[in-house]
Amino acid sequence: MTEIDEAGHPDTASTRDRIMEAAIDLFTEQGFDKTSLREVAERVGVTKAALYYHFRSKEELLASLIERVHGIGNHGLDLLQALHGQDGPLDREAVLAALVVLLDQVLSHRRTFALMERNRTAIEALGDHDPEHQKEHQHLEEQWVEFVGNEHIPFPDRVRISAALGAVMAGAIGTTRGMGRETPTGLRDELVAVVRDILHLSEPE
Amino acid sequence: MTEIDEAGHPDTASTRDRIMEAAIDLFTEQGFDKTSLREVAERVGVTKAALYYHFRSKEELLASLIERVHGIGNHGLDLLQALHGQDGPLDREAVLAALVVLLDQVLSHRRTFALMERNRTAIEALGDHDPEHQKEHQHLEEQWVEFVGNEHIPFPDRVRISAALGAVMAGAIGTTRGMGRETPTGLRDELVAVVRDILHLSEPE
DNA sequence: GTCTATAACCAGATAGAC
DNA sequence: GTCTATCTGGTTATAGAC
Repeated sequence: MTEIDEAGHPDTASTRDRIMEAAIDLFTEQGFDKTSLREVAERVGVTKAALYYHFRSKEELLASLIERVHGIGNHGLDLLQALHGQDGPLDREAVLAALVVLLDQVLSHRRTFALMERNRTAIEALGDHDPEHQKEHQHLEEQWVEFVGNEHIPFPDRVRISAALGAVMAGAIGTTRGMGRETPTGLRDELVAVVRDILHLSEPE
Repeated sequence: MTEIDEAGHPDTASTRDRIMEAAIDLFTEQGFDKTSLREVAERVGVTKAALYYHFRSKEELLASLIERVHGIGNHGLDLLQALHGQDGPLDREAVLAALVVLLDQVLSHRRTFALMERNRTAIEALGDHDPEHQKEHQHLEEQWVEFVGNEHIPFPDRVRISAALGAVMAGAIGTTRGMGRETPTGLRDELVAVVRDILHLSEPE
């Protein structure tokens, strides 16, 4: 049972992991820009210089934190993109499936998604010196904007899919703040039901 | 017809308004922390020092931007708080009403809410030297956390209200990016219907 | 009201000893 | 791997002329 989002016991964890652990907390609470590397180092119990042995820059530290989800976490939106190719009425079941994939990602990487939600501008700015991130993020963003503005898709559908996306994120992250690492029982099912309601899909028998 | 969210024609607007106009765009696009006052001044066509004639600090500039919604924009959540006082099953109609109030606020102050959404940590940090903001924000935050974790309220209700809140925000802000100032026809009604669906409230006859 | 000039500071980042 | 010491640069903010 490998922990993906965090290291094991703080005592036995490597310095690199402990740095990432301190960073994700501070970045999420105070924001990336308002957190200095000195603060991170202090919490870990090392000096700033030590951080630079493990990470080339502050931005690389941030990148390492979201990397754990990157590529995987986008699969949900990738699917949406596929749907968007077909002009006309949406395949609601496919949209539901895509959102459930995303939901599961969010639930199993809650801390990372919370970090992302509260540091969007910082994460977008990562691309400035990291061309890979640049491409991937920009591409996704363009697809989404294009979808939202696509006149060929009925407006209510676009609104409802945006709303469903927001519902999933807020429902998964908002209701688990300050809770432990385990997903509350029933949360996933309830949110799937919510998405069903939004998309006007009735329960499977 | 007084514009609340923005000044009139850029040519006739006062310098103060033009500064706020430039700031809200830059802060939203790049983030508050990644935007220097030099950039803002440059876009307006004045020098940094001029900004300090109109605003005491960078933080005060940010505060002035969200002030236009402050107090008003929270009424939706204030109502939620009222509901939370009563332990037990929710008054769904009241929740709907509260969310509609919030929705209307978001729709008529879209740019401001977009700014807030993308600069939450910066806005929270405003309280560090502004005790009024501190109190108001912290109070609201506590109420919300308390509500979300309130064991006396059925878990599904809490999940659905969080989801509805996210749906409103994402639906109102996400679907209007890059659009003009006017709210797209039908957006409000559709989102109200979405909230109804989430809360399992049928249409009024 | 807006400018030029400058103060004061603190961040991110590097060099090199251990 | 981690430290001490330092560099470099940009940022907020102020003083005072116009």
